[in-house]
Amino acid sequence: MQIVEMICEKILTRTWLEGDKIPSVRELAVSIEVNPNTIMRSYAYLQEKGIIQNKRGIGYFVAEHAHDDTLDLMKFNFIKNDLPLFFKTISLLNIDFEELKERFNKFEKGKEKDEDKQ
Amino acid sequence: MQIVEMICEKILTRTWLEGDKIPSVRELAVSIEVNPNTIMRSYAYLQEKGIIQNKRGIGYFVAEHAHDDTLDLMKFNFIKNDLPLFFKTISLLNIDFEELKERFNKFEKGKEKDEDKQ
DNA sequence: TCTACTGTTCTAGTTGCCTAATACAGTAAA
DNA sequence: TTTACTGTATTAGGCAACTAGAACAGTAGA
Repeated sequence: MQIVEMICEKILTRTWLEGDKIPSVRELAVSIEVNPNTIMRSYAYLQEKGIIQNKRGIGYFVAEHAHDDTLDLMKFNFIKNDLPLFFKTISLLNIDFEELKERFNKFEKGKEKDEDKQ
Repeated sequence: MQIVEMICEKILTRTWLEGDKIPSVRELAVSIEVNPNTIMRSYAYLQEKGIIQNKRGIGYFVAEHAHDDTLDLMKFNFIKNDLPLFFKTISLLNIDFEELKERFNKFEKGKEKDEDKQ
């Protein structure tokens, strides 16, 4: 699932565009130092979700509408699973929504600096 | 770690007060259907963090200042680990902070209803 | 056709974490 | 002292997910 999220991120940030060939099972396996079988399972999952497509003997490719589909899928899971847990936690820790907003602004500022460096 | 969080939650919500005896290793093991050894590891971790104390042959007890210490510990971990990931995700999914606030308000309203039922 | 890529499948072995079962030890009350 | 709780420790085993290594199959280009 960590691998799946890594791939989704590439698609959402438009690092990988629709129609692009993505790394081969073996290639990605080497670069992130896991077993090809593990990559296969991740790719199979994403193919099932219609986010990537496979041409046997050639490789895997980012599907049409992958960006929007990924966004829908991730947003759905986020709202269903992560958000309730998150709200429960900030409620439990008595964290103010204003404090949250401040920290988020700081976070976004940090990102701008990263972009400036590149 | 799920067990640890469950216990922290009991302390934060003042379900278990400082000085209270908490369920014995075996008792809790039976009630949540895990092995006593698993509970032991959780209790050992919390003892190491100074949140619970142990009296051999008698049981485990909620330590003095456990509420504040738990709050500090959880808040520290939350800000260090969960929050950056959370911000990254809402940024990636392009979720507006206003939308977040609305969903949080809805969440809080849902809690009020739960409290009314009790 | 041959070569070098791709995906796909299979078996065997490793690892981490949990379970199961048992034993030993400290404490308190009958 | 006995009983019935506590915590603590050890050993063996199960299970899920991964690794390791190999084999087979489709595709494209030299």
